[in-house]
Amino acid sequence: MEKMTAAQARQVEAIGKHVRLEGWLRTRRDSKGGFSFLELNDGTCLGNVQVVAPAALPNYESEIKKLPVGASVRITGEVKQSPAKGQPTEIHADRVELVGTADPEKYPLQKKGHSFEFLRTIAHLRPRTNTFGAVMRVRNRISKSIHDFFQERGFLYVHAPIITASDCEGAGQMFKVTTLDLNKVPRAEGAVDYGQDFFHRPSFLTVSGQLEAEIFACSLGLVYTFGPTFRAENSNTPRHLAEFWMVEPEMAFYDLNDNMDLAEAFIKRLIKDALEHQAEDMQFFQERVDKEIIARLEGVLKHDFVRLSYTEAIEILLKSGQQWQFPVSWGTDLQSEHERYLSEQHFKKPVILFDYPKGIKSFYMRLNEDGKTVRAMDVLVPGVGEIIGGSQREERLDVLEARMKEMNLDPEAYWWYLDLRRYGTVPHAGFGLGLERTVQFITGMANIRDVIPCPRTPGSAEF
RNA sequence: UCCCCGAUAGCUCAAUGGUAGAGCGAGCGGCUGUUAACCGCUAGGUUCUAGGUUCGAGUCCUAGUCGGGGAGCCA
Repeated sequence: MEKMTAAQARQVEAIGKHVRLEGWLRTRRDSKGGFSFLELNDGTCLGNVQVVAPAALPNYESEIKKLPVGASVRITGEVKQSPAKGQPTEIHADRVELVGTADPEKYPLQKKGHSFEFLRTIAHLRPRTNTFGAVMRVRNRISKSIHDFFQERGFLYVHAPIITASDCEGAGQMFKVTTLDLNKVPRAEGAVDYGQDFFHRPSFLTVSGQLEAEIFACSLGLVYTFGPTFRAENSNTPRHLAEFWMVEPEMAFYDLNDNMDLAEAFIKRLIKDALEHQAEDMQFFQERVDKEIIARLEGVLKHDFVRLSYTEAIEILLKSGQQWQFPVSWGTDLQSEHERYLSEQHFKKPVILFDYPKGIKSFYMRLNEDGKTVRAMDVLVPGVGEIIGGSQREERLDVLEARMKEMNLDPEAYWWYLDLRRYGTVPHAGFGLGLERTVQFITGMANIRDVIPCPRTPGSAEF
């Protein structure tokens, strides 16, 4: 006898085999015809396996007829073609074993649909629902495609550190890492004496692996990082998490155009793989979550992304005739309403904005000849907004140092980063893609807290 | 952090300042190669918390907690 997954048992190729299946009961329907229908799910696919349990089984009256939703069971039986609509195959059980019961008076998951808000309060049980199973399978597929995409192109996977001592990477508030006793913080001359802390200096959870990725791009060529990222910002939106996963490719001898080409090919690959390999899950999102998701994604695959300079974008926004809550003017950052207008209304597809005013971007972005703009790029997608932020990096030592002074950064603190420009500097570029925002974009899930196993948001870290 | 909205049965929601209800779920019974099955019956409530107004508060007021949406920050 062969152990089989639900995904395998639902294929017609399995017909005729005697198999063992293990999983959780989604529902039970008893028939007076002398059997019960059990629907088994083991997470390997969206659909359930229908099990026909005949009344002749020795534990039929004592156990099978009482099996509650949520119970874990082990089934053995023969896979047969199903005579009824709804499933290609079914298991005719010769043995049904209750592994662990679930008190129906207390088990929170019901056969009916639940709100995502409620499911968030039982995040330990929500992967047992159709939606979260599908989210997790698509998330897994996207993760695999990320590696496939880069590995096929010869990129090295670099493991950037989680703990960092760079306290001003320019990406917002950081979580502090310390082993000091917070009840008795050592002090020297009034200030906290970090000399006594674990690293003998202040340290933090990373907000980006970019600076470290640059080290390896400037020695090994094409690299990417893929790992957790932490932002201690008090952000309360459906698009922000305090802990999220980010992919950061970094490429030597790439300019901004190469960077944009790569970003576009990358996003398209993730979409293509999800549609192709998670078709059943994607169909589910189409039916239950977002009626237009598949058409939208197929549209993204078909067309080139719009590439628009910041300056051109400002012109479009000024000429749009729209009433803006925030005024549009050259030199200020675009507001959500502006970005949404561009990708959702004006172009109705992904837009790559580039060449932003230097005043609103980070110190490491390459200065253009005009002296006013930098080689930055943001990829905006309908529904989610910014999904990628990146740039060509400033490889000229003197320009970089001047920029740092302009922004009141201490070049000494970045001595090793500057060394990369001091010795054998090369033009290079890279970007960061938010994994969860990508999962949102591909599944149509509205809230980022519903596309990560255990969401971390201000005031919330229960699971 | 700011603005807006919300919190009533296990879940989703209703209830003019005057006896707290429905659907689904659950339990029991019926029916059926069933498909979010169907039909009947039953149980199920500190109306988020603490104050206040009122003869009387689920309903009005104040504060707080939690949740959602929008904004900012960004991925």
